[in-house]
Amino acid sequence: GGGHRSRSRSRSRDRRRSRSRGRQGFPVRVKKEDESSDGKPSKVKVEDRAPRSWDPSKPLLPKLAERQDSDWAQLPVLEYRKTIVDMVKNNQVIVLTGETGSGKTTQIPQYLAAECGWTGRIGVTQPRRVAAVSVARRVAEEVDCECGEDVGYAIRFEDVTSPLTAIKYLTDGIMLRECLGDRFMKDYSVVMLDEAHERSLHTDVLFALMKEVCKNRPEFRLLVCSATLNTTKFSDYFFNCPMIDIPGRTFPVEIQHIDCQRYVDKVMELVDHLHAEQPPQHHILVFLTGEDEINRACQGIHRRIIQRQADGEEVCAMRICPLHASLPVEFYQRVFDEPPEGTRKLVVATNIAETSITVPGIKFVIDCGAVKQKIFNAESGMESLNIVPVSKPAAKQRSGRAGRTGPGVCIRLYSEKKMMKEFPEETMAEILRTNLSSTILILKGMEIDDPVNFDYMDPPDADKIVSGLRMLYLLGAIDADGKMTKVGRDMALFPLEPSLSRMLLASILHKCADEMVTVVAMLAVDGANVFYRPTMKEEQLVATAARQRFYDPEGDYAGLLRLYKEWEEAGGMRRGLAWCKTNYVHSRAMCRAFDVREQLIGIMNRYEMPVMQATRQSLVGRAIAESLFMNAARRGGKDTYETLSEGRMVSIYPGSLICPFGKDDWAELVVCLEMVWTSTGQMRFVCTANAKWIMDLLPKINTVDIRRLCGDQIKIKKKGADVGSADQRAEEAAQKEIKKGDKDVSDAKSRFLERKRMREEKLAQMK
DNA sequence: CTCTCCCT
Repeated sequence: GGGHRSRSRSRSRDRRRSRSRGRQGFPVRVKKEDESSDGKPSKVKVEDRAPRSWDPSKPLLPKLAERQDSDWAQLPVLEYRKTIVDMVKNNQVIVLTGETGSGKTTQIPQYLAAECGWTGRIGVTQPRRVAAVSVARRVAEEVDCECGEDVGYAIRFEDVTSPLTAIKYLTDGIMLRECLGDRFMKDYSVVMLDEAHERSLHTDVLFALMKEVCKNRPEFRLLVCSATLNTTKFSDYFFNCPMIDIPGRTFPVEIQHIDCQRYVDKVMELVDHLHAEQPPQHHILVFLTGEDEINRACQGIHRRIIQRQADGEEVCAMRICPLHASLPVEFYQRVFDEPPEGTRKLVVATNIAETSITVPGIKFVIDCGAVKQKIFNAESGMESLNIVPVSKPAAKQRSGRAGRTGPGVCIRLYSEKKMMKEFPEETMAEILRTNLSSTILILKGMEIDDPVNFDYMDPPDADKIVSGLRMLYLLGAIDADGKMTKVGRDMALFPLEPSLSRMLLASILHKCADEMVTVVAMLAVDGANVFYRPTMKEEQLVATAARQRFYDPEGDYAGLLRLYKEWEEAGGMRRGLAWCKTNYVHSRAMCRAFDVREQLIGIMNRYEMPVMQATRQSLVGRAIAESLFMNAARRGGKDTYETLSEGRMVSIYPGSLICPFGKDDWAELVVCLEMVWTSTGQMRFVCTANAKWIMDLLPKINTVDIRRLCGDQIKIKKKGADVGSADQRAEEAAQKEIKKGDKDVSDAKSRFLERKRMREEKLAQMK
């Protein structure tokens, strides 16, 4: 799929969800029938139409049953229509493999709706929001209905479905949340898990949940769709189900391998060469691993073209488009637009162009063969970003991008031998690489208590599961025996990481939820990255100065709060764009934070959790410190810290907004949201803590009994935390804080505030 | 002295 991220059209979805709770104490989504599905008045009023009388003897969408063969979209999959329908009728699960362009995602649900009588919907999951929306719109057009009637979609913030909806496209994350309300998915007769080969975290969890549904509902049907390769693995996992392969419709791509050491340099050389030799309508797409490489390549290529022009050569114009997720939205459009006659388009992208964004008119693909991958290390509790070889299917996917509109060429910057030997056969499933606390909490929410013996297609390492359980225990979501607590149940209500849910709940007790919900919303949209870094060196200085206005010794939360408030005062959702530009802040991130904030407040209102404004800001800091005490660290050297739990040396993430009160006057004790391993351990989202706030909580770190947490399900080789030391380190930190004296700190604080006031006055005078 | 990419 391709296209743009669409802005959400409605932000009040939560209001119309039912207040009732399901059996397990979780919300059941019930939409009132008198309301349109997308928040706007729909052209066909739902109440004017007879409610669907689900009749197993009649097709799900009778109007499709009248279609002639020539009425169907002429795609490769059409040839298999009867075969597929028969297979689904006769088998509970089938695995479908099909390359891009086969039409399986759009056509198969229609085939089933035309011929099969069922009592529930057909649900089709997608790993990406844009794909769910664009596919649903296209299918609605083919079915000749308004999107939200016979065909609809559901993504976060946008539920464009009605009780009539027979074919529903949804993100895998939404499907997982729906499972939390009803484990047996009784709303659906058929579920199709699309893009299964991508092995996204949510799809992997759904694999196991859908197997359970199959065992409990004989009439239920499951389709698992994957690009080719490794399909027997899917079939083996799904009860040895039958498989079918559908050919795609793409153009041939010629593959060339060039072995090289420094691929960024090679990219510059190759693009320069192609640009001189090839006609300008042959556009080029380059895959690199990150922003740095992309900027370097773009600048190098630009220099070479200038050089050729200076040498008096006749070279055509080139439009150079860097493409990665942290670019502001305006840049994306340049990627889709066809440049003027005689101008070549060059797109230098991360793997965002592998699946999420389809660039039209590409003749040449240059693939560096590497990708940045986030890996969670359970032993250190840190995650890191590593550059690793792409998988063989991913390399194929990249080369395929050259054959969308005509025959193409893919130049791979690695030898064939290296590919065969070093590239993995499949992309490592996300569930094997990620922090599992969130997943385990969802499972516990479904009364699946044993995350160790869960039916994973690829079981994660035991130490990762243990690490997730330990985190949940320290957050108070589960008790010492691994049973979900009241706090855990409340945490699972929020579409957030467990640590963020915990902060929100803590803020309710400290009567500062109005502030915390802003902080949490900012963090939920990649809070560390709301600032935009320009490419040009001089501009970077301006950007840094703009960011410094939000520095605050209390911690990142205080800076983020000021940032959000300023944005709102500057016009927020509707008129905040100019403010974002001058402050080098991502407008996209801010708007998303607004949406998340609204959604969270909606949930809190529904469960009658008081959203109060803090009488003083430090209450927010206290709620954060109490939630994240397991990530506390005391000051070690000048600006280094030592974790209380394990005595590990860490530093503050350079993009943090925390700052010392005075020169060198760094906080003695801090907590952070997460630790990231780069060249050193780094704390992200840092908050100043008072030793008194967390003293009583710290001993809990040493009470973790892994065997009990797992319900004796696991053989543990890992030793517990260094017993006793956490308390001792905390005690020392507290002593140091006391010795330093409250007076010194408060003096420094008032000096800081005075300086800040002066700066702001000066700024106000300038305006 | 830092930022692959998705998603509730």
